[in-house]
Amino acid sequence: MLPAGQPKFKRRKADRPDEIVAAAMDVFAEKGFAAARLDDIAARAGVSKGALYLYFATKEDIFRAVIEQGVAPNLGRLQTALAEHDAAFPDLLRAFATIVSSIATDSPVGGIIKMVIGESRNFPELARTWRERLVEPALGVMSGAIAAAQARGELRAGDPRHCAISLVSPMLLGVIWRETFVPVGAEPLDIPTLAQQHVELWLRGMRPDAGAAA
Amino acid sequence: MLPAGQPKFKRRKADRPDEIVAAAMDVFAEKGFAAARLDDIAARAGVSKGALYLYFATKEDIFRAVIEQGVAPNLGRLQTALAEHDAAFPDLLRAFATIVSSIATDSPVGGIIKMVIGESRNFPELARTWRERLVEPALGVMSGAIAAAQARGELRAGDPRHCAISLVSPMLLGVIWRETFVPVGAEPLDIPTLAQQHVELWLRGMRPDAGAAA
DNA sequence: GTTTAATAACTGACCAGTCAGTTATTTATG
DNA sequence: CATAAATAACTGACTGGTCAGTTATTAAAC
Repeated sequence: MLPAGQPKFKRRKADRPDEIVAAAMDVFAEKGFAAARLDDIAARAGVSKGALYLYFATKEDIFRAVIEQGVAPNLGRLQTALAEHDAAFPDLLRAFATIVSSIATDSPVGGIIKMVIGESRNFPELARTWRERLVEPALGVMSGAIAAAQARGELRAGDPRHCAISLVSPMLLGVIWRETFVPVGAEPLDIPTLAQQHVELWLRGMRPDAGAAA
Repeated sequence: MLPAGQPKFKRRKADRPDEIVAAAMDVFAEKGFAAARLDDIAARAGVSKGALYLYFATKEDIFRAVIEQGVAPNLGRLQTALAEHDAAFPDLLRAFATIVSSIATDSPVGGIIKMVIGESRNFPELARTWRERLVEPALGVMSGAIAAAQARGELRAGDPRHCAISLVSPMLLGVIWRETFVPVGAEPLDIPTLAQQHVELWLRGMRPDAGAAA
């Protein structure tokens, strides 16, 4: 009856928040916001439910923290990727596709995207945050680069924003596919291959006519 | 106090189910499954909560009916669209894009897609149904048509499934954009224009090399 | 007057959030 | 070094509200 050796908990104030957010990420990604129980999150974080409230005021706050934490690292990687700006446009794009597919493949963005989409009406601020901090910057950088390449005559005309969407949408769809249909028996998409094939298609489709003047 | 003329309700057994599903579609699309209250659905359908249970056994059944009803009409329209198969491939594709964007623009698929994505883990059968009855048939028809065109030498080589995804993903993303970011202040995407521009890009990107033999 | 669509008051399960108490850890004291 | 007093991280049983689903009752329809 008496706990022989091990103590029944450790005091680890510094590590708890991150551990809780990580556990919450898993549970939220699996169940969605409403169906996720705080008891589950606590259990997965190796902590009691009460302890959650030592670090977060409400369930919504935990959710916010999860979504927030999903923004920063990806934004960082994208910016880093696009900082190496000196490559020729096609090669830049190929590198970009590689990075996006690696993010898509081995980070939990998938689950987060799902939640941002699914809970956008219930948590408008989250959709706003995600758009302002991740989607718009990324789209902005990309359409900027596209517009510049168009100005240099490397790409043909066309609304740069639409072009950027044409470019990234298959990768995003691949992530959504993995989250939605693969758990239900669908063949996984080979996102890196898909991305590569699509980038080449896009580059050919955006190549200016041979005879056109710059 | 006494209801002078009008009766307090009408008995309309035949019409109720559709009205309930329509009301539920709105509420589910706005709130998601868990956050949607049956009282709200009932109120919007002009009926008491108890009446829902005359036609559906559980909340999940209502949800299933909503998602089911989202499948059929779209499947129908797509099949009809692709039945007119005699046009040349590029024109067929342009017509297809027009139809897809009109579906995207003025049908409630957006809300349904959101729910299928968001609740796929909690309702695996729904994701399965959607995939089996809508996504796979559509993808199948499209990649079949693409493969045929490739065999005829009208399109260059490349995994037909990936090609099909490259083709439709911007439209899908447009719908998701509208559902997720527009309610939060984002500029709406012009889906028809996006679709048109993308189809042309895709056709150019898939055009075989001029010198290549058939 | 019989049938049954429809209502509205009700029940019970579930779960976010609370808090009184417990235990690990730190700090003061001999 | 002990060891006792103080602190704060942590626990888990409890509660209050919400809401899916039930049921006793009413009233429309024929």
